[in-house]
Amino acid sequence: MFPHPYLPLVQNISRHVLLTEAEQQHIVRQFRYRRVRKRQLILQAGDRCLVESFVVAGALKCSITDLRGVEHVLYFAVDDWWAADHASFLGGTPATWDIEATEDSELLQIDYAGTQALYEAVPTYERFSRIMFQRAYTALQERIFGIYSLTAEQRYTAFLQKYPNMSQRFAQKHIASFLGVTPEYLSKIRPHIEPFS
Amino acid sequence: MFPHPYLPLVQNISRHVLLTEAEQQHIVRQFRYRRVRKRQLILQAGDRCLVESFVVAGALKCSITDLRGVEHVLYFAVDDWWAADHASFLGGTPATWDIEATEDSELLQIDYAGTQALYEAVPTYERFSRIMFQRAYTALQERIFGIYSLTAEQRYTAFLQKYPNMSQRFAQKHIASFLGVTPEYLSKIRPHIEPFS
DNA sequence: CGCGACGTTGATTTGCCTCAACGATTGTGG
DNA sequence: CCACAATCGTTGAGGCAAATCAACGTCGCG
Repeated sequence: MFPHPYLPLVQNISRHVLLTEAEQQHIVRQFRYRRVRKRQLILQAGDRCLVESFVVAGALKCSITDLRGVEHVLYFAVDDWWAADHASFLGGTPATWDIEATEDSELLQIDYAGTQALYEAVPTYERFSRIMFQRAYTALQERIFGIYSLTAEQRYTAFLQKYPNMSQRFAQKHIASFLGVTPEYLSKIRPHIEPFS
Repeated sequence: MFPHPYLPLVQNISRHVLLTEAEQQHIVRQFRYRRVRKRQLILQAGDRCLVESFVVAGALKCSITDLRGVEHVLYFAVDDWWAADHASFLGGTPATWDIEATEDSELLQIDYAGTQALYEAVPTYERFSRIMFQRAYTALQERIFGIYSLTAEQRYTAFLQKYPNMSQRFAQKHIASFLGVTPEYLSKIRPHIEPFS
């Protein structure tokens, strides 16, 4: 088996496709290990997004800042998730996202050439990639439906149920932003949902 | 080359990957041609979504109806687009979407076994699929950002710019739903944007 | 310790919704 | 081919969810 930090990566992929020993070796070789500190910017809007990051441990926050200077959190990536501004990563255009570590984190990163090499050499990895994007896509459709059909209070409740531990790991204002409400308003509806705690 | 209706499909795929003659044959063979009439339901919530549809000509509307009976349009699929409730198609679960033809349409449909067979036999088709889902995923991230950072008026303006001909092909109330506002409110902001026409 | 970011609370405003009424258009059965 | 019903888009009055602005206590951190 693989030593940390590669084991979680191989396990993550193996949950969706079956890999031979040789394929596992091939995949692992394309990833570079990197530690980052809390508050460190993995990606800054304007730069090119050069890597996809797999989160071995820790927590990242992906967000866009709009023209008025308001930050909008697109998603959180904790252990076992992936993060990248794919529009920039794939198109070579300047990134519009910031990606910031909100905890000290361990990442495994793959660059564009690495992904292309893997897609050629290990078709199973391309299958894995397809499956991941299909799932991510359907999850976003779900999320848009939630935005359109639920109140802020209902979205917050659903968020707590779906990600029970996230509310402890991320700042309230970032959760508010993810849900599409202001921090002030989230603060006001929170007592209705968790009378204690 | 291929006769109608297969030519548009092959051209659509060829915009993203390079196919040999044999691969094209293989792909085309998995699709079944189907005509549908205006108002016909391609997919009804509760049924299983058994096919992915490529729109050769015509127009489809994909939507979910929430618990209060309000319809939310997820997207429109016109010529050269794809449509399916992928959560149901992939997971075998009951569909939550309706897909309805809003014009007489011509479709090419592929079932689940067909996609799996193609992924095995034509890796290039799986690559195409990966690329499509990557693009669809990034487009949805864009859309969520728009919902969070723009007013209804700005979203409508952006919609008109991005899809100039859609406003003629779909009912106002469905465009309103897609944008996440009520038909009444869209009607009120419309004059601000198109003083004439 | 003192600064700055965070969460909270209150007063006020506003973008958008709800409900209702009305022509105009579409579609349908006789 | 016409009359009737149904649906659509529009307009107005009123209401509500959530934003904005501002003030204040608390906490983490240099």
